[in-house]
Amino acid sequence: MFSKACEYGIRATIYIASQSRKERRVGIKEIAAFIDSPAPFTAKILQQLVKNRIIDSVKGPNGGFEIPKDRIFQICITDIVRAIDGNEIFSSCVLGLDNCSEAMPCPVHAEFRSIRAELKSLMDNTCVATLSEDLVKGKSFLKV
Amino acid sequence: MFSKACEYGIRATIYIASQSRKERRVGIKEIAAFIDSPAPFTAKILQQLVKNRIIDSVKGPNGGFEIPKDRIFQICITDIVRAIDGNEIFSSCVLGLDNCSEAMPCPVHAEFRSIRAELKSLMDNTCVATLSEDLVKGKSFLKV
DNA sequence: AATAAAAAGGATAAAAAGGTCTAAAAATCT
DNA sequence: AGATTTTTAGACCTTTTTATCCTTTTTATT
Ligand code: FES
Ligand code: FES
Repeated sequence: MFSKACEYGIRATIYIASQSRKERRVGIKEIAAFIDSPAPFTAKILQQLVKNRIIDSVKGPNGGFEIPKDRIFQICITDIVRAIDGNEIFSSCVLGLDNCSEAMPCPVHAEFRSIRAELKSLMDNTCVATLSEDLVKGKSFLKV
Repeated sequence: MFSKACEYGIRATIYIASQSRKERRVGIKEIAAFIDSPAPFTAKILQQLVKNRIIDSVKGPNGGFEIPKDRIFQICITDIVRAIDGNEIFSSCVLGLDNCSEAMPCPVHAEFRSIRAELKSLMDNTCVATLSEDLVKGKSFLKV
């Protein structure tokens, strides 16, 4: 469904959010350890998220990654996925045709139409605040 | 969502089904041309489908690929996906955790639970007969 | 029996995804 | 100012996916 990079990106963002709620900035090593991902690769992905204004970074001692509190409520899964995997999952044909359209639909187009819309709406409406809340409460996990 | 191999596999199966309805056996070159896929790669994928008893193959002159008529109504998308991509899409964690379970759910587990069930049921209930019907009627397409 | 047509099998190549490493840049602290 | 900590940037490596090619096997036809 998502690329590995995107999976790590979502997990990292949720962890950063959970710590930003407590006014804690976190470094790449801590993030990678907590979400159980390869640190250098994860660093690359976080750079993309910084460029896309999903998360903020601060260099130097006591630096790290953080998300301003208000933005935690604004960032949805869609934003993260778009920043890393692009728009493909939402717009491209399930069977790999060059264009997905009502005019030249593939055989499964109609069948997948509503489920894709639901997926989109789910991802649009699920914000990082909600996701990090369960994590803080110990009701959800980011590794194993 | 699916691998390229799986996309080609589904498209090829639908085309073979559309021709088997007319008692026509089709060769790899014809299939690849019709679904606009690389022929040698598609041939490899069809071998997997033969091994998994999704389609039948006949060697020698006038040979090719076909699907017994009754089986056209039994094969669902799930069968093809399982044969090529395996069970991952149905059972593995959306965020890439080692196990997807209710006991140790990732932060998006609950959100994705119902949509994944819907996806599964959709794929279970969509048979190749239905998909090839639209194609025969010119209502759906397998390339461009 | 010989020939030709078609899939099956195996070896190889190219491209993309996934992952590592090191040096540079920026910021803080002493 | 210098040392230290941390992100950033880019080059590099490895594995997996995608794709090609050539040989072998099977089967129908002549
Ligand atoms: S054309 Fe295939 S999903 Fe729309
Ligand atoms: S644990 Fe992540 S989807 Fe179930």
